[in-house]
Amino acid sequence: MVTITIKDVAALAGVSVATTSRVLSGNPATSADARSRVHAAVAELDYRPNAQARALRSTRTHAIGLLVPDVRNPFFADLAHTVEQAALVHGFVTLLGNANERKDQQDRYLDNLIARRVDGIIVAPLGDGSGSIRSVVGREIPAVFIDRTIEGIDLPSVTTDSDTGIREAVDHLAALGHTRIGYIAGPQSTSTGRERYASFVRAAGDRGLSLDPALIVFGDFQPESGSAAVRTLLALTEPPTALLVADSPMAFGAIGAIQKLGLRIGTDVALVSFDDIDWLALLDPPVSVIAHSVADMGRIAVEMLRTVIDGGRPESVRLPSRLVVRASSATPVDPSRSR
Amino acid sequence: MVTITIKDVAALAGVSVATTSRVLSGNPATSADARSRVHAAVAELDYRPNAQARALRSTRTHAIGLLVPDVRNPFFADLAHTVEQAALVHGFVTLLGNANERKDQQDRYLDNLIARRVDGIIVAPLGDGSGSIRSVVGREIPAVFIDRTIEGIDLPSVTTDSDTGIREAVDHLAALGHTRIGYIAGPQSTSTGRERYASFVRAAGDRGLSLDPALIVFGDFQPESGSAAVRTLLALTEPPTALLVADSPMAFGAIGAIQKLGLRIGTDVALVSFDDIDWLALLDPPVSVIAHSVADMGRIAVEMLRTVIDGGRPESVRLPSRLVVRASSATPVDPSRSR
DNA sequence: CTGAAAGCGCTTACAG
DNA sequence: CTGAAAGCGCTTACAG
Repeated sequence: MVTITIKDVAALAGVSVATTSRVLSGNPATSADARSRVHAAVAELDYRPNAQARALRSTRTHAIGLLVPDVRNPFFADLAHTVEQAALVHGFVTLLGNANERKDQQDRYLDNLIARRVDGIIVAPLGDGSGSIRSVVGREIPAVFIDRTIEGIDLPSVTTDSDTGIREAVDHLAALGHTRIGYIAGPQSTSTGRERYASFVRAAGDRGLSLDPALIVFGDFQPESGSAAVRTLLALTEPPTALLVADSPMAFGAIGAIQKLGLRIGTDVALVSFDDIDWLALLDPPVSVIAHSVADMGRIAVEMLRTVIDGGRPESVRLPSRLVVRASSATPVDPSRSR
Repeated sequence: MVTITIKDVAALAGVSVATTSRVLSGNPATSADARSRVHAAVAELDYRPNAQARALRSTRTHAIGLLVPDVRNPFFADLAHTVEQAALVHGFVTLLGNANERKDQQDRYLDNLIARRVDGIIVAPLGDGSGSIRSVVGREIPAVFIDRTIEGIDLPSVTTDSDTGIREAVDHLAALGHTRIGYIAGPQSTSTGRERYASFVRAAGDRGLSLDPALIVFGDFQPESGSAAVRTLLALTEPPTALLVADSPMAFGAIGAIQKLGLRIGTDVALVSFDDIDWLALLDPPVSVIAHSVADMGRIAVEMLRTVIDGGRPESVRLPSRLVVRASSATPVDPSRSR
């Protein structure tokens, strides 16, 4: 590798390293002559300051870390995109890490972000409050939670209030005559998995729907668990007539499994998925979803992190969720079938 | 932020900074006593070495950069996942950048990766050979191209040979009686956009199919351009009976537009998309695709980059593509409609 | 096996 | 406005 340092630039420009550094950092205490000579030398050598060395002195890296549990989940891919674009506006470059829904990988990326001394971290966490997340808090590294939180870890967060959307979905399904709704839950090791589950139980209870434990299957937010859940639920003696799925990858698996059974969503079994992922609207029939705003979430997280970096203490934000009805849940229950 | 340095550890352990550093780096020239005392101090202080300072001396960061044009494109989200997992196995952490299909953002991330002195860069580039990619080559920073290349920039690459898959698709459509195939092309500023376009023209010409220029619309690899292309193509006096789309985001837009026109893929208009994206198989009818292996591509890119980092000069690799026929292109052309 | 010292590439008071 | 010097947090020959 060819290495060009500030010394090379200084030598070519015929000024000291100190002056070169001042020109480079826009320090006004420089002469026009020095400026032009340094800039010429920089251009000629294609000089790039070593960010490591710079950060070592100035303790600012102008980088933030974003840790998502699964880049292949379109919700998090979208989130990565919005966070990154919002950060760029404020001069931060985003280092994206993918925990792959695994605690050890999350810790590994967290360690790495700490070691790289990013200016702040936005994390959609998994697991409990053990491991490296504790170090982040202990070192008072600016950090905010996005989408998910960890109980007992006191960090500002921007999350979705699942209650409204899930209640709307349950009410909607109940109005169509569904009394047995199957719920494909997310992992209870995640805050979103727990919250959505609690929202469902509460809403179904309030509506007087069946709370038969067999109607609830716990998945891991990944497609295969959605397929498995469908196979389990539809094999029940009294199968559910509607399904509520806690995220889109599991919905993907669930829909595939339903098709494989020769059944059709909407008519044979109603289906509503959390997360308003674009291709869900393209299916036939289009899938009803509980939508929440990825764009708001990303933008707000970046704002909050900037506040923390500047020494502030922002309030946590809860974003609303709401039901978007499509054909996958528009058919009333056939009275001859139910019961 | 709380800052703990190697000095704090050394002081607590009662040894010198040099010894502490040796223990930390696994240097065998250390006593068992020193090791245990240092490890105890590290644990007690939750010490994390400053990666910046470390890299400044050792010129190895154990980080690689991966620059993709669009994280929201499932193909690149999958690619990010496989690259990152493969890199992790070899002890590299992956810094993911998203160029958002924009040259200025690509340059910005590239500059940042250079400044951070990553050990190597894997990039799916866009644009010509100007800008920061030239600096990467000029500094001899280990780098490989993935999926896309740039003409005139001599870097090892792992790409897909579009010829085989597109030829199979064209032959398949021709065998069903299609003579006018509409082609929704990718941007000609990308190598994949150009290659797939050339493959199509060659295959269609060889089969004696119409090469009416009106049948070819250039998109930008994003959904909206797919929709626009469909509106243009299906409004022709002699519309195509089949569509070949150069990537899945455009296919997404195209399918949405077709549905909005009240038409059905497969029966009203055949459709084949490049990229084997999971939800394309879930649509009704399932969409035929030209598949290529994301897993192989990611794994090979990491292998190649490791070779370059170790001073080698790996051969570029071309991966095959092949047609996967599904119902969106299984219906023969209705003779009463064609012509 | 261990420590003192130099140095990686920068920035920033301190003098002038 | 400019330069010499110290120092950021590490690693690594160099002596011992």
